Amino acid sequence: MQRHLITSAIPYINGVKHLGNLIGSQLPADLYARYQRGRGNEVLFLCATDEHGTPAELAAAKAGQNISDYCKEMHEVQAKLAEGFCLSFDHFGRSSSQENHKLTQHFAGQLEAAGLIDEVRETQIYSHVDERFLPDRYIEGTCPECGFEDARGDQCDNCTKQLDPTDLINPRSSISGTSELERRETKHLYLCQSNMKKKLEDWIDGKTDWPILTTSIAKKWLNDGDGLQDRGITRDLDWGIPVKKGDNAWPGMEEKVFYVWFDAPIEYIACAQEWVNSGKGKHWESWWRTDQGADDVTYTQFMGKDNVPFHTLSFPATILGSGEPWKLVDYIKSFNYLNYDGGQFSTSRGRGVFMDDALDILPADYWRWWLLSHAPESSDAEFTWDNFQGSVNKDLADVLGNFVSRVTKFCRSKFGEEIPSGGDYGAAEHSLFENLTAQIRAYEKYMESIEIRKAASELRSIWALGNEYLQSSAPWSVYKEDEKKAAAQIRLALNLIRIYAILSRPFIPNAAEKLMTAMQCDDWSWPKNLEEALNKLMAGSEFIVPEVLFQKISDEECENWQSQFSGTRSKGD
RNA sequence: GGGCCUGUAGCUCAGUUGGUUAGAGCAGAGCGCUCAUAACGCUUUGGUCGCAGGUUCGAGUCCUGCCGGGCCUACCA
Repeated sequence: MQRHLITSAIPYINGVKHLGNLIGSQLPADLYARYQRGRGNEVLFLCATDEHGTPAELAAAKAGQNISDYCKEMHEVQAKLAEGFCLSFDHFGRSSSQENHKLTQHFAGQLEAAGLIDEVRETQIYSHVDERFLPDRYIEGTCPECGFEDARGDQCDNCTKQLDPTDLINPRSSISGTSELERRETKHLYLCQSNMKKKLEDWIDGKTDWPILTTSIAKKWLNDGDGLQDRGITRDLDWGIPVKKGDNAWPGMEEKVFYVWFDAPIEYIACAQEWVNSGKGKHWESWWRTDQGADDVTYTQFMGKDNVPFHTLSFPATILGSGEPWKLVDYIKSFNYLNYDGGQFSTSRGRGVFMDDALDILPADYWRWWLLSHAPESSDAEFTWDNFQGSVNKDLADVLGNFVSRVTKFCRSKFGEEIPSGGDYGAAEHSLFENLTAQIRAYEKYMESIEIRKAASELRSIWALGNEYLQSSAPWSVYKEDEKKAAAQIRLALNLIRIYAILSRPFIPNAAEKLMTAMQCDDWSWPKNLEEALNKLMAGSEFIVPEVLFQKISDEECENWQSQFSGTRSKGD
C-alpha cells in the first residue's frame, strides 16, 4: 500500500475565495486525494487557512473586528465552504495555531544555529496615521515615468515600470490616504537562500517529471539577475508568530513577527500536528520525518503558479537548512489561472463566481465537474456560462445521468426493482469488458500522473461506453424474444452503474454516493478485475431507481446568472 | 526592459523523441433507436496547425524573425 501526503496551497484568510482560487489548488488536490483513497492507498490530505500578513489585518479593521476574532470567523466560513464543495481534508488547520507558532520558531532557531540567518538594517516607509510600516504596494503616488497619479510603490499599473516607493512623487498611504510618511530604520532577519542555491538547483534539476510551469518558474528565480536572493522573513506587524529562536527570546526582535510566507508552508507540517492534537489521527511524524517512517511517503503539493517560488525555493531552503530529516516534496502540480467571462476574476470588484455564490445556485458536483474537466493546466482557462451549461448538460445530465435513468427505469418496468437473473454474457459483453478495461487503465494512468483534463475526458468516454453498449444490445427489443438475455444485459448495465460510482467519485462525490446508494451497495473497492467487479451486484438483490441525478441548466438560468455575476458582488468579504 | 507560457476545425482542447490522408468533445448536417432527463447510437461537413523565412527526404512538431493573448519579475499573499 502506498502512502500519499497531499497538501493544497493554503487559502488566504481575507474573504471567500472565487472559483479560480478553488481550481488552482484545493479542488485538484481533493481529486487526487480521493483517487488515491479509492485505490486503497493511505492518504493524509491537509489544508489550512493562511492567516497572517498585512491584508488580513486590514480586512479585520475594515470589518471592525479584532484580528483574532476575524480570523476565527473567516476560518469557519472557509471550512464550511470547503465542506460544501466536498473537499475531503483530513484536517483543515490554521496557520495561526499554537502548533505552527512552536514549529515556525523552531525552524527559525535551527536556521540561525546553522548560520543561515542574517540580521539586516534597512529603512522602510512608516505611516503615523496608520501606525504601521507600509509594504511597497500600499504606498501610492505619481509615477515619475509617465505621470500616472495612482502608481503603486512596487510598480506603476499604467506604464508597468517597476518602482521603489521612494521614486513616487507625492507618496501617500493607500490605506488612509495620509501623506505623512517617514523613512524609518528597522531591522529584519533574512534567510540566506543564496548560500543554498547549489543545493536547491541540484534538487530541482533532478525533478525532470515536474510540470514545465513549476520548474521554469523555479529556475527563473534561481538564475535571474544575480541569482537566488536572500529573503526577509520578519515583519513589523502585531498579528503573527512572534520572532523567537525556538523557545528562546531573540534579542532585538521583540516586537516583530515572522513573515507570512515563512510560516505559511511550515503550517503544512504543523497541520499534521493539529490533526493529531484534535484527535483525528496519530503519529504525524510518520508522514513528515524521514527518520520516523516518512521515507516511504510520496508527497504531492498543489498550487497556483503564483505560489511556485515559495514552494520550490523558500520552503525547501527552510527544510534543508534546518539540518533535520524533514520530508521534502516529491511532486509539485501547479496551475495557471482561471479567467471569468472575458476578464479576470476580481475579488475587489466582485466580478465572477465565488464559492458561496456557486453553492447557492447549484450543487457542488456541477462545479467540480466543470472546473476539473477544464482545469488550467497548460495555459490560463476561461469560465463562460455557455461552456459551463454545455458541459454540465451534456456530460453529467445526458451521458451519465440519463444512462442511469434509462437502465434503472427499464429494469423496473420489465423486471422490477431488483437485479434480474438468468441469461449469460456473450461476445458483446466480452468485447465491452475488453474496451472498458482498456479505458479504465488509461483513466488510472492519467489520474496517477495528475493529468486532470485527460482523466476527465477518459471518464466521460467510460460513461459513454455504457450508452453504446445499450444501443447495440438493445435490451428493449431483445426482451420481446428472449427475456433471459435481456435480463443479463440489464444486470450488466446495473453493475456498470456501480463501477461508474467508484470511478467517478473523485470528480463528483455526491452523485457517486447517490449511485451507490441506489444500487443498495457499499462496496467501493476499485475494479482491478473488471469482469469480477461487474458481478458484484448479484441477481435478486434490490436497487432503487434514483431521482434525476443532474438537473439540466436552462438558457434562462444561464442568462440570469450571467448578469447577476457580472460585477459588484453584494456580499461583503 | 528581461524571462516564461500560449496561439491547432465556429467553441473547448489532444497531438508523444519531426514520419504515411492532423484528432476528440461540443455546436451544425444526415440516418437510426424509442428503454431514458426530446435523452442515446451511427455516419458526416468544418483546419494553407498565428504570419514569414530556414533546416530536413519529410515540420503542427526543430531554428530565426515578426504579430496576438497571458503570467512572473523577489515588501500582496
